[in-house]
Amino acid sequence: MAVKALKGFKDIIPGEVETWQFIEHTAREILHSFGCEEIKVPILEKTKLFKRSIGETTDIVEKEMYTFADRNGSSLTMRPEGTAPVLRAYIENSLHVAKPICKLFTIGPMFRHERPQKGRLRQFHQISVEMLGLDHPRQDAELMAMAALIIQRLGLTVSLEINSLGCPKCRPAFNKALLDFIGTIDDLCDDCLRRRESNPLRVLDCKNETCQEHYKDAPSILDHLCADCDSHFSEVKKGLDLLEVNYVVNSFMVRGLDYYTRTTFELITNDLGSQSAVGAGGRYDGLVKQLGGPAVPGIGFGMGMERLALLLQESGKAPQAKGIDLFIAALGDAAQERCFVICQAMRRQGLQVAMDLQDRSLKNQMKQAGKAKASYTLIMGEDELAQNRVVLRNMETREQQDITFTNDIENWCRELATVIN
RNA sequence: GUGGGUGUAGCUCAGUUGGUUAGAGCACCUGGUUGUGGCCCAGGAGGCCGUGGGUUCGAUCCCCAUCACUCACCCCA
Repeated sequence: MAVKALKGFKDIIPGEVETWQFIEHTAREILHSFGCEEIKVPILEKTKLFKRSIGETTDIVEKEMYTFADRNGSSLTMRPEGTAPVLRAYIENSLHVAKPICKLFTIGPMFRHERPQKGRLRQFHQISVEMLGLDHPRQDAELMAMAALIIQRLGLTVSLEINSLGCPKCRPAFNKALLDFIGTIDDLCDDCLRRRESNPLRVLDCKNETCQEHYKDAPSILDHLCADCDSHFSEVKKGLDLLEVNYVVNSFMVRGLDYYTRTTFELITNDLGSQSAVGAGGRYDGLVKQLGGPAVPGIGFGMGMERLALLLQESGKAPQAKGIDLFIAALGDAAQERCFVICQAMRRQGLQVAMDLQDRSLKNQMKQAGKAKASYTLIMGEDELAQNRVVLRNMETREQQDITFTNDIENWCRELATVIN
């Protein structure tokens, strides 16, 4: 029995990888246009980094992390999200000194030991963006506008839901009001009973219908924001309006990580089964300091690349593999030998070139050229070889022309390359 | 961690009320065209019918177990 990949770990094979390249390319372009700079950070970190940032009692930390002992016994964890490692790097390299306002992004794999399902893997990939050093509400609006623009540029449609979770000043009061309210309900579902203890905010997210019926009257976090948070949220909404970004306020939206403050948001689709969020994020004003860095505010988000790729594929908007520039069909050993050299010289000209090395029939080689979606095919058989010429066939128009061959291969190929381009 | 569904060719799937050589489409190879791709036609190759056990004269089919995949819950990008 051959060895197979781990559960929840997937290969991205030729034919699929073009979609991923399209996503990355598009995202990078837009991120750069907003002044975001790419950073590459390790996949392995000390476990305590994630415990401190994500929260000791979150599901991610409690039961989903790939955590194991290193050979020297220290506890390591494969990153379950991108924010903590990027902030760690930001602090460790004192990036705030040169850039008081620092916009960073990273693209790569994350790991969570969950049961795989549609749009959810154990190794999954995120575009993770962090904007540090500014708590201006327009920064929030700009960040969300940027996320929306990436989606839009990919040709996809999602809706933006926003909320504010308040700050350490106003959240306790809301927590109490919420707990008091929940106390008045006597038929909570089992999940909500559990959530009441672990993270009361989450009950609002329950999918149970009878629970949702109760929560219609639940106190809203938005009614309990302190003056500062309230005005911040208003300014965020105004910023989105100014940039003409559509959104809906969803006061029930809660995030799974403990570090969020004030603005949170999700990019939602209905086309992915139960995994409706293709991107999500929020503000985390206390996090950098909590991780031992300067007291700078921050806001960020993660986008799930698997989910973007699925949406592109299912909507037929995934890019196709593009064809090569030239296929070389040579017949007979002498022509094969000459073409072997031409092939390499054409590649030096920067073209994508393929040739058959198995001396197959012309018919077969033409078939290969067709399959490779070659723009042109260069044909050299015994006749052409003897007469010092080649046949160049335009595969789309089927027009063929004779081209005289000269022994100055480098120059000859340069000429040929201009014909092809 | 919990529940449902599905395992037959590289892929997507038929099928056998339990019976001798298990099928199709796509993809692949060869030929029809002694040197010209896509369309068409013909042929070919490719299967321990997920694995182990049970029932039976006989199991790909029925039963049990197991593994894998998948969808959903939980949670989350």
